[in-house]
Amino acid sequence: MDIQLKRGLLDACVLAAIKDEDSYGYKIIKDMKPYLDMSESTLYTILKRLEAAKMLTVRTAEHEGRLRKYYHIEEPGLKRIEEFKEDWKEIMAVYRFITKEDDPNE
Amino acid sequence: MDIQLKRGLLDACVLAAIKDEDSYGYKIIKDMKPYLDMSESTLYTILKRLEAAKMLTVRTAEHEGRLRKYYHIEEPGLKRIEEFKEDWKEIMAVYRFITKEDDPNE
DNA sequence: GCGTGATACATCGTATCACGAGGCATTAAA
DNA sequence: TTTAATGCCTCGTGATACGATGTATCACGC
Repeated sequence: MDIQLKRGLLDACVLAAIKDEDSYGYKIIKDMKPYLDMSESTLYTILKRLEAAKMLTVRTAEHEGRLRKYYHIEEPGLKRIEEFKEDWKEIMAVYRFITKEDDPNE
Repeated sequence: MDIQLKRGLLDACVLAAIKDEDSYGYKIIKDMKPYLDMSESTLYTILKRLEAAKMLTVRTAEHEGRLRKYYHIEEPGLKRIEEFKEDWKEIMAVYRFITKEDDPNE
């Protein structure tokens, strides 16, 4: 799959993965795997970025002797997902331009 | 609009713009404008890249005293558009993961 | 004749960012 | 005791979109 095509989905995808329930890095990757293959280094980079942007908060917890960092989505993160949905309308318009397919709804 | 989201569309979009008829830089930008705002520097970078990848060929012509470089799509370019369409199926699966929308077809 | 905007091309430097390669530690299975 | 799974992290590199900037022609208004 074209890397460039994935780029725009990554942030929103990570946020979606923790939207309904707090999760941690290792699990997020496994949950996304069927849809999107993301390397660990990429995920942790993104998690740092989203934290810096206040879109999520982190809580460290011990689980069976191993460290886990649980990520919790915050208001700006939810807003980010909504913005993604808005942007998607424009993306679909571009998609139609590329594929020359007509949209009966517009 | 999120820049990252646009990235994967750029190459395919430029190829689509010259698919039916040879075109030149300035016109390509104007044609895409309603769908996608691309800066000139970005376009010329992309055209160079696509040329290097043999996806298109260039022909220089003079038009009313001004230079014009017409771009013509080649077989690999057409193939690239088809690959884009294939990739899009995966992209839509990711989109559904993000928006939690169910697809009745799968 | 002179400025301005449209037409048309190009280059360079910068910032962003995904990812591979590596590293560290624990637990369980082989 | 080696391997795989779990769980985290950093660093360097390459790709790349874009703003800034530059060059040149033509048409138009003043």
